[in-house]
Amino acid sequence: MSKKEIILSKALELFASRGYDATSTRQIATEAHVSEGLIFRHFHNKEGLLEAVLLQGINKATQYIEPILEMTDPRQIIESAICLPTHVPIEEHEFWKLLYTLKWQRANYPQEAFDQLQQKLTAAFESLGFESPELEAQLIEIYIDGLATEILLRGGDPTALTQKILTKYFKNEH
Amino acid sequence: MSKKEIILSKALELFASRGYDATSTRQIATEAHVSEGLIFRHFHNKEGLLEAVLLQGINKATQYIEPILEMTDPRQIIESAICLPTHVPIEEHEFWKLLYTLKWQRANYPQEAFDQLQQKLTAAFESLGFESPELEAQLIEIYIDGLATEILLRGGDPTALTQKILTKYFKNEH
DNA sequence: GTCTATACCAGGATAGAC
DNA sequence: GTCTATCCTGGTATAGAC
Repeated sequence: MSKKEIILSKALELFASRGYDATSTRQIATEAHVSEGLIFRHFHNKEGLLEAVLLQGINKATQYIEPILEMTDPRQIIESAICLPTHVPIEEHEFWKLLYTLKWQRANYPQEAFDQLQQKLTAAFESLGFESPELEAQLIEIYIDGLATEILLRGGDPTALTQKILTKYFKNEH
Repeated sequence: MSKKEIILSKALELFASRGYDATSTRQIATEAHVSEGLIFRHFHNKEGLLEAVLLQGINKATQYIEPILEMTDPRQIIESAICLPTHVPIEEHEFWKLLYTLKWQRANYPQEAFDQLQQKLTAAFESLGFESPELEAQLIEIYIDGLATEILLRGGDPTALTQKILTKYFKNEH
């Protein structure tokens, strides 16, 4: 791992656990065993470091959503979307916590990937003949956020809740 | 309004719009037309000021939930809970934004009122004969959060979504 | 209760050597 | 690419007079 990568991973870790504002570049440098100046050489300023951290995470996140975008069976699309939160490995939890925090405190947080998922879901509900596909897709997004909150914030086991939600859509099959 | 109250209301306004960390006591003092020292006389430190701001807001929030806690008709309880977010007046939006932000970045954020609502909802679902009342109550909480997000973050009109959710529970009546 | 003045430190950021 | 040293600002907080 290059020093640049070490900085990036330590920054993610600290931003996620303490928050962006509460984390100083000093701290990051110390924990990464790197001089503070190096951070600014590589990322220009603190904001730039945050953006790099986000970009890195977003790429990982897109990999979850991409497979769904390629599916054709509407039921499989909906089910996969709902189950999305349960497939996030523990080592990525901190990153997602950071993302949800930023969602509430920064206007321009990245969410293109989710918009694509939203469209895919709308199409899926449409092809299943639902009355208001956009609203149904929006509801799925709400379920995803709710499950994510349960996992990331309360550290709870989401399987029971996930099952419950699934039965709302696939009553006779599960 | 006493100077203490002016400080409190300005602090709420600034914490909510810019965030807690990003707001300096300097700024609060200036905008409240008050010396900075006075803030620390009244609230000991910045953290104490935040707590006072929260306490004030929580009291207001409890007033929304209390009427529901006194209801007896289970259907009315569920419906009222779902409609909760639509009844928050615009001038309180900033406060709720602050609360949702803190939910993600502070461990001990106040939520007793919501826990009470949760219990009331569980009892309501139980009396209606639902299979897993706890999970159903948790789902309502997720809906509330989802609707709040729609209103506070995207500034969207939640009525269509609220109606959609209501039909999930009261299909034949609406 | 309130203000003025001030201490003091930590934050982000830069310069320059290697 | 990396480190050392340093700057400067602005942040929280206190002391003491009124």
